[in-house]
This record gives sequence, structure tokens and C-alpha cells, in this order.
Amino acid sequence: MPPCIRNADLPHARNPIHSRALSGPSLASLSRPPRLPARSRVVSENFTLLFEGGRNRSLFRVLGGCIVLSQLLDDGRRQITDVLGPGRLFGFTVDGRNIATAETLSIARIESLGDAELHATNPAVASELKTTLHRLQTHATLLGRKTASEKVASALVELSRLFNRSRVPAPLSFHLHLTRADLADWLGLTVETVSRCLNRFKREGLIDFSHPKTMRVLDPERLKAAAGLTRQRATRGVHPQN
Amino acid sequence: MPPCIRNADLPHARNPIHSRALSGPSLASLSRPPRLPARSRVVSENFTLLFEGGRNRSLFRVLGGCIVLSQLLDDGRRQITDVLGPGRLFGFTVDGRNIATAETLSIARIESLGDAELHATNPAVASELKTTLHRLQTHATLLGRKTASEKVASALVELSRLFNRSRVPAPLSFHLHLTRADLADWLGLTVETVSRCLNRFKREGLIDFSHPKTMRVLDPERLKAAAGLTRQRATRGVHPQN
DNA sequence: GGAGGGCGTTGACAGCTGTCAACGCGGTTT
DNA sequence: AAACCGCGTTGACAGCTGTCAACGCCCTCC
Repeated sequence: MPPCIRNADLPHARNPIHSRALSGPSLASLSRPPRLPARSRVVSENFTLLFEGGRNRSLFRVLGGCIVLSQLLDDGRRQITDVLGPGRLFGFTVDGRNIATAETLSIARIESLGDAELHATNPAVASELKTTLHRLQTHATLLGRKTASEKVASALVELSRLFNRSRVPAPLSFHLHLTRADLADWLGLTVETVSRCLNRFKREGLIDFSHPKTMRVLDPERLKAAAGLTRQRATRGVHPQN
Repeated sequence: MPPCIRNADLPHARNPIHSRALSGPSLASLSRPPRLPARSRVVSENFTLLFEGGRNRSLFRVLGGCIVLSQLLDDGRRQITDVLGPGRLFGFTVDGRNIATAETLSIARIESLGDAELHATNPAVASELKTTLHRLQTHATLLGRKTASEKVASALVELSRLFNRSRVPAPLSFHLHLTRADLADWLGLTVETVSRCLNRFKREGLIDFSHPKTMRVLDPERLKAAAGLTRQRATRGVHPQN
């Protein structure tokens, strides 16, 4: 396993197997076949698969689980630039160097697609690149132009699409995979702000969660409204903060 | 000219030819040949070439001038997701729909490369896509994790590389192309904050400008430091704000 | 069983940045 | 020549969000 390096220095590098993570829908397929096709393999939680700036010659596809791409500033500030679910590709390089760090947030199954350069001419890969470009631009708009509430609501909508287990929309339930810190690093916020927004949404009946990572969307319409153009003041009512 | 539509409703849709824009280095080549190769054409300032969500079948290359890509939220908030100089490609689509709005900030020369789908298998296009992906991820880190000062300093470093006219680094001078409002929409700030940061840098001797768009970098090292990890408090000294 | 650490929540407070307003400058229009 | 508009700058102020701190819960380890 060439590029698979354990990141013991990460703050959350404990509990290699999160018990609740196994109940996730995208992970159910993991328990069945150990290794299905040729280059498929299972990676445990909180592994760093690729390091930003490192050398890597292979392209990967996510088959199951959750993987995030991130960048670091010199003083440790982190930005998660993309959250990948089943089907997504990662491992793109510029000048042979990894664009971003890739780490698993759950047990994940990934497939090595071989030399990344060979896939440059693959239409499916090009299509995936363009989709990723679109997703990143949309996220840039979120980072630059949305309020904290809108950011958190948008994240919930996005993640519910990525990881929802049921086909019916109403009592939508999904596993969050990201910690509050991960959400903060994804949305350009702090843990405290993320926590406050989530609990406000909970009080207002938009969502519910008993376990911090087991999310239920109670009111998809209002949540989508909160994620979009809804003026934050209009939905907040009397509460001065929080 | 199929997708070339004038945007008269833009706030800065006046003065179709900005006098100072003609003195820019990347535009010098414009005055020589009216139309060089086959599908090359000149577009004047403040034109919207593509609309986000619109249909478009062609890929374009910037030959000269400055073009920005942007997205809009429903209530009018704008995020500029990329600033393109000579050499950059744009016009990528997902499901046949433009990913972003593309507008000129100066007189620009662009080249139509024909059907975008045909280029999906072009290695040079794939390489450009990956470079763009990298640039966008870096900008996401800026948007989510940098302070206002760091954002503005980063923008100056980036734009000086895009549009500098001299090879020597020291008295680096370049045309900004972006208005304060454009900078704000690029960096996720407001016009006022951008203006305050620029004028603080000017007072501190990092940069200089007589005309708002004619920038000179006086101290590239300190500017780069301000763009990176430099703790904002450490550089600010006594001044409570600004 | 107790200690310790990761993670999440909540409160108090501060401050960076947004909001609102006014003004100046340059160019165009009437 | 006056009026007007776009653009940039500056000041006063507010508030959204960050910072700091404390606490609780759960799990692991000793």
C-alpha cells in the first residue's frame, strides 16, 4: 500500500473503528466481500491516503464511506475543500504533486484506477473533473457570500444527499460522518458556531439528532430555504444570538 | 457572435472603453492585428460572454485582457470564483449548462476552440482543468480561513503575477483590472474592507497606487508575508482598526 | 473504578468586519 | 456650467462570529 500512511498526529486519530460508523448505509456493502474487483481495498477511519504536495501516480475512486480533501495553512488552519462519497474520484495532481490531502472520515472502500496520467483522455474522468469544478465553485460562493446559518443549512442539505439511507424524502435520516470540527473546517467557521447553528435548527424543528452524527431532517423545505436566499434575520425571530 | 450578450444591467456597465485599460501590458497586443487566427475575436469591457446555467457548446481561451467567472445567489450576492488572464480556458459545462457566468473586465481577446465536448479527451484541456481545480481549492482556503488583510494581500500577489508588465520583481507594477467591488466579490469581503486594507498597505509602504487600478508593489517580501501565515495582530501594531 | 482524552455544548465577552452615511473626484450628460 | 453617476475613501457604529472558558458525556486506558 504505497500512499497509505497512518496519520497518528491528527487530533482525532483515536478509535480506529468508530462503532456507529458501521451502521452507515454506504458502509453496509463493506462487510460483504472483503475485496471485490482487482485493485479495491478497505481503509479504516482517520487514515490519510494522500498528502497535499506529495507525489502520487494513481487516481482513486470512492466505493464506500466518506473521504475529505483538505488544505492546510502554515499555521495549522485547515480548509476542507471537498467531501467525497461513493462514486467520486480523487488523487488529481498538478506537476505530479497532489492537489490536496485526502483522509478517510469513516471506514472506506476505495479503488485504485492506476496511472492518473492515463486517464487524462478518459471522457468520464473529464466529466468528473467538470462536475468537481462546479461543486467547488458553488462551495466558494458558500464560503464567500453565505452567513453561518446558511452555511450550516447548506451543508446539511448537501450531506443528506450524499449519505441518505432512504429513498423517501420526508423523515430523511443520514449519518453525518463529519465531526463539528470537520464541518467548521469545511464551512469556514468555528466549532462553536457550527454547534450553535445545529442546535438552533434542532430547537426550531428543522432537524433532530440524538447522537451528534445521526441526523434527521424534519422539515426539508424550511431547511432548503435556510440554506438559500432566506434572509437570516427573518427566520431568527427575537433571539439576539444563537 | 452567438453567446456574446451585452449586460447593460450591470452596475459598472458604463464607459465601454476604459482609457487606462488600454495601457495594460496584456492589451498591448490587441492594438496590432484586428483578428489574428481563425476564431479569435475582440470583446469590449463589461461584456457578459456566458451566463451561469445557460447553454453553450464552445470552449474559449483568453488571449488577452481579463475575464472573471462568477456565481450569483438569488438575492444578488455575487461571488467571483476565478480571475482569468491570458492562456486560461473557460466555458466548461455540466450537463450542457454553463458552470459560471463569464464577463470581461477589460477589452479582451478570446479564441473559440469549438465544441467543448470534443476537447474532453484533450490532454492539454485536462491539464488545464486540474490546474483550475487546484487554483479553486487554494481560493477556497483563502475564503474560508484567511483574514481580510491576508485575503487582500493574497489577491495582490496573485494579480501581480497575472498582470505584471515587467520581468524584474522589485518595482513591480501592474494593472488591477478589478474594481474594489470586484475584489470584494472575489475575496468574500465588502468594498469598504477592501479599500481599508489597500490603503493600510499603502500607508505601511507595502504597495502604492495613484490611480485606484494602477498598483505598484514596493515590498514584495512583506506583502507575501502578509498574504500567508503572518498573524494579523503582529503586523498591525497599535491601530485598533484599519 | 477512577483517570484521562476526544468531542460536543453553552455562556460571556471581544473584535473583526459589515452596515450606514457622507464626501471627493472624474467623467458624461443635459 | 451645473447636475448626475460610478467609483473610491473615510468615519461612526453595530453585530455576527470568533475567542476563551467551563462543563458534561462517552469511551479507552490504567
